[in-house]
Amino acid sequence: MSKKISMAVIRRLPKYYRYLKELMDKDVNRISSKELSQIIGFTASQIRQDLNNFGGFGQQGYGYNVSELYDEIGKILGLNKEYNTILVGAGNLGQAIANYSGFQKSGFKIKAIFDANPRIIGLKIRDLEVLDVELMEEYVKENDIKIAAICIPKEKAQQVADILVRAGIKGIWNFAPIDLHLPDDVVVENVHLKESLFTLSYLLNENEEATK
Amino acid sequence: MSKKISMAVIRRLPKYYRYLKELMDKDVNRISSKELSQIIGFTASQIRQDLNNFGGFGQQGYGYNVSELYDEIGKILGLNKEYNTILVGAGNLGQAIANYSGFQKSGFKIKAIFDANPRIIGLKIRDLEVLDVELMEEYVKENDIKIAAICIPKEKAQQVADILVRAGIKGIWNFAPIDLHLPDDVVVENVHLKESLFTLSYLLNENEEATK
DNA sequence: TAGATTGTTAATCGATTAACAATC
DNA sequence: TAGATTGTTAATCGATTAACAATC
Repeated sequence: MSKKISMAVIRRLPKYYRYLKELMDKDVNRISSKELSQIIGFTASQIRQDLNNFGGFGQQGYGYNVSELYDEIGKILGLNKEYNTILVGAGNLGQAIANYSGFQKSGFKIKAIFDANPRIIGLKIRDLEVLDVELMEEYVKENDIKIAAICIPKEKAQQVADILVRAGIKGIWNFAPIDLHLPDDVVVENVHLKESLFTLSYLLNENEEATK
Repeated sequence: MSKKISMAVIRRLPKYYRYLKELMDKDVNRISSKELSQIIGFTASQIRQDLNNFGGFGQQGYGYNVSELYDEIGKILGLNKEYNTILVGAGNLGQAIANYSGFQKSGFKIKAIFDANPRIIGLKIRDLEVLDVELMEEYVKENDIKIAAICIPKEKAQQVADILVRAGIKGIWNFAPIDLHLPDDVVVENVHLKESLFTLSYLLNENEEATK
């Protein structure tokens, strides 16, 4: 088995991907780790180390081919694949997620939307009618659903996650403010907005102290 | 000046805060670092190290008083204060943010909402009418606005940030998929949803490989 | 070929974990 | 007092940075 990649490296990959896209849009087709370091803010050394976890994408004396590297990182991130996705919880945040076309474009196809609230069930979001969450387990089993985005109250999140796992889901994008307990073969990525805001609050205070 | 706290520690604080709240809700009023480590998933040693960055909140032979520690961490995070906040960009995501009462409860009071789109300007969200973004700079200056949440397209994000900085904002909660360039006395916390989703995608693929 | 820049090893730095004396 | 658990120092581990030989 290949060497385990650290989370620190993994979380930098999408940022490389984003900056490389920008360079492509500017018709830059070649970049050195030093140049990239100046625009992305990591050290050149770190950039080379990061990339070499996955392969030798550069060329001595030349640097990296931008579009080639972009494609390679896309593949490493699995963005060349498509994933059948569902959304659970169609409140304000859920609707925002469903309406953002960027996710669909990146290969995360929302196939169905579920909610428990009778006032939301039946609502049309994009071209999808919100379904009763009671139908979720069956739907996931029968439609090869790989990912679920869950935007529901924390009280229900673990219970819904358990059902999803039972139905064969492989990844959960969790917006509920709770740490889910899941088997090892199911991955989770949390978006804890409140924690993010609290971090901002801390930094704000720290900065105030510093400038006193 | 006191020792610089690392981002790793800072990002754990909101999680301590969340778990301590849960313990309070369960009427647990005393906890040892060992017990806490079992429910939160950090080592007991790390918990003690983290907390001792800010003070000796525990007592030998006893552990920590839950509600006391909760309050202390709240203070460290600056959650005992209130911040006048504005929201810029009232699209799907912006509306979701505006409608989430949890932020208001934590002291981040949304005083005004701005957008550039004539079809959104005038719309009512909660009890606030969406204002023309042209009015933003003046509003921030005159109403002691400290924080702005920005949920706008990446093309406009830096420009809006520059105006906000000029108007005296101190913190930006940035949902636009871009790294803002800001002066040192303005703090930023990014919520890059696409990067989060891409991370999930990576983990999903990595997991598939592992189970092959 | 000479110059540039990678890939990779070694050195440094910082964060986490372990250990234990202090003390409630 | 004896037992429990902190606060804190020391040891370990892992991530970042520096250096440089390899090579385009």
